Amino acid sequence: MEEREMRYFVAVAEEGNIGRAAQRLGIAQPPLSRALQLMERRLGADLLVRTPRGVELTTPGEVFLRESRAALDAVDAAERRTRRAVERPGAVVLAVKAGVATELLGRLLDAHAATAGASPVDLLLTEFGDSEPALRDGRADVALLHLPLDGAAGLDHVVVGSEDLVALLPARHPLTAREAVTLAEVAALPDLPPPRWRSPDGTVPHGPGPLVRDQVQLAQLVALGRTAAIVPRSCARSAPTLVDGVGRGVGVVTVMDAAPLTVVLAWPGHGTAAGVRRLVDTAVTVSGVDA
Amino acid sequence: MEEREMRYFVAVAEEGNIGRAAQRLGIAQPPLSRALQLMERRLGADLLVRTPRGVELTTPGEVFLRESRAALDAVDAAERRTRRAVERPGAVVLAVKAGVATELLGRLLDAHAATAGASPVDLLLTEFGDSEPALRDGRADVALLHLPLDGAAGLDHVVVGSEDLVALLPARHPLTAREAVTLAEVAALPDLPPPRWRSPDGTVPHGPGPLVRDQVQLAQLVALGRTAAIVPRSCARSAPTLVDGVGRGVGVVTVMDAAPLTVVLAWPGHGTAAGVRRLVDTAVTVSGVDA
DNA sequence: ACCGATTACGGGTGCCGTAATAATC
DNA sequence: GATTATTACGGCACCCGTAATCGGT
Repeated sequence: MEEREMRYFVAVAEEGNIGRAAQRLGIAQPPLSRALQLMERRLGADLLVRTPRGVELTTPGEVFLRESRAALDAVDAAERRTRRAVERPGAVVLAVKAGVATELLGRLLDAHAATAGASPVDLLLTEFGDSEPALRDGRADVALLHLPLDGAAGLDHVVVGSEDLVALLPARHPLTAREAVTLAEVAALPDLPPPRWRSPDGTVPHGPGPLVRDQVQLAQLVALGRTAAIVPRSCARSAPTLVDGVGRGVGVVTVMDAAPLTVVLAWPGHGTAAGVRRLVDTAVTVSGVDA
Repeated sequence: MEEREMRYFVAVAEEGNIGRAAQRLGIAQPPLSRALQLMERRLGADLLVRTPRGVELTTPGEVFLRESRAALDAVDAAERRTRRAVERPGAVVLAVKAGVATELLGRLLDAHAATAGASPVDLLLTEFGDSEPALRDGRADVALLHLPLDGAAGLDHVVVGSEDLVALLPARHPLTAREAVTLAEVAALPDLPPPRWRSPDGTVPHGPGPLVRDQVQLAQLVALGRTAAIVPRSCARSAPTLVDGVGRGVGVVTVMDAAPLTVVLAWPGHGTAAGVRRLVDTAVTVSGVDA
């Protein structure tokens, strides 16, 4: 089972159709079809069931898809991290979702910079759910994330802080006059349905709310009275200023009954580089908490 | 950077010598030498420094070695887990170091077997430090391990119990008359130096103690008055019976000042199969503790 | 009859092995 | 001079693409 075959299989599994997968891979169907058959013959079992409409995964196929993705990420990570070691020796890439835990991040970076022999830290600003994948495929070495980690992540982490949740509401909405609101109150606003985010796997949930890609869109939609959202407080801080020019505003109200989010510094556990270790050590001393 | 090249590079890094690596890989030196050069040209940096005696790693080379090992493990894991999914559908392989946490393991397996629709659990008995590698390269899906995990493992885990440490001493040694001993007392026995285990990476620590491979050897060496060892209590239970035929005996004494070992059920975090989830859930309910 | 997948066949890339060369102790 | 790594060259395997065939709706 070699790398090329795994890339082929993942493409086929994702497209559900050999022809489209071949197109995506930039090859013709026949070699792809043959490669799949060869893999199945070697395994002695089918990975795909051929339907008139395309292909579907068997149970072993699902296992192979999951494992192949992990393996291909690891392969890509090897090349990326090596290239980075060449181009920026000793540097550590820290992935952060834009706007999250800003002050915490600032403290961490300051403390790290004050460390003797501190390695340079490059920031990778990721969109929505992309910090964890970045860690896995080697674009980043360490990341600031919220618990819980998506899907039993297999990442080592230390807790570095927590932050509570707030509701973003149109500025003139009655609830903005309140000191605090509950999750239920926000959810019970039929004319302000919750926004929908694109999942990491590309699917989008159904619902009446607007589809948003980033914080700016969200802030604008809130200001325009199209949605209300629950976000970490550090994200809310920038929201009102983002829409200054719109002429309307965003109200920020504390959510009283939501458990605070735990912020962690996470990294792929296998064989950790010295630079990451030092950054983690700094984070532990800064936060005063440990894993 | 493809899989074949990574295997080449790992072999060279481990052998420290292109010729020997080629031999181990079953190819001739020239293609290996060329493959390495090609990789270095693509990266635009040296991975190896050529010495008259062989080769040594550069800093990027060390990064690439670490990442390549992880990637190759993941690639191997993909094939192994898929094959297992074909040959034993639904089965979960649990890795255990022979003799560890026996009663805990028994309770876990019994409880799991009593679960409705329980998947079959195959046991993989590993030697010394091999449970974690087995998890990484796909020989196992889940493992019983002691904390701390070796080298920031990147494994998810739940705590399932703990066990204290005991000293194994020759049966007629004066200390065996005691109710309990301290670590310092056992370490201070010059004629009973601690045994040396082969590390997972193949190196062996220096010291006066005998080199042991497994529990049987250890028990025999203790019975013969050549060493004294600190082991988890569950390992000690079998030791006296292992050397029954030797004519001498092994004494087991509680170590009072050693922190109990935490026993965890661990699994590779990325994309966990349903069977593993169910086993973990069972473990959580059995132990009544969580991560 | 169309879409999707598979078999058949020819061409080319690229990897490997043997042999010869260079460099260092 | 022995060991180790590199260059030169020829052969072969493997993979791909085009074209034709099979199967189902």
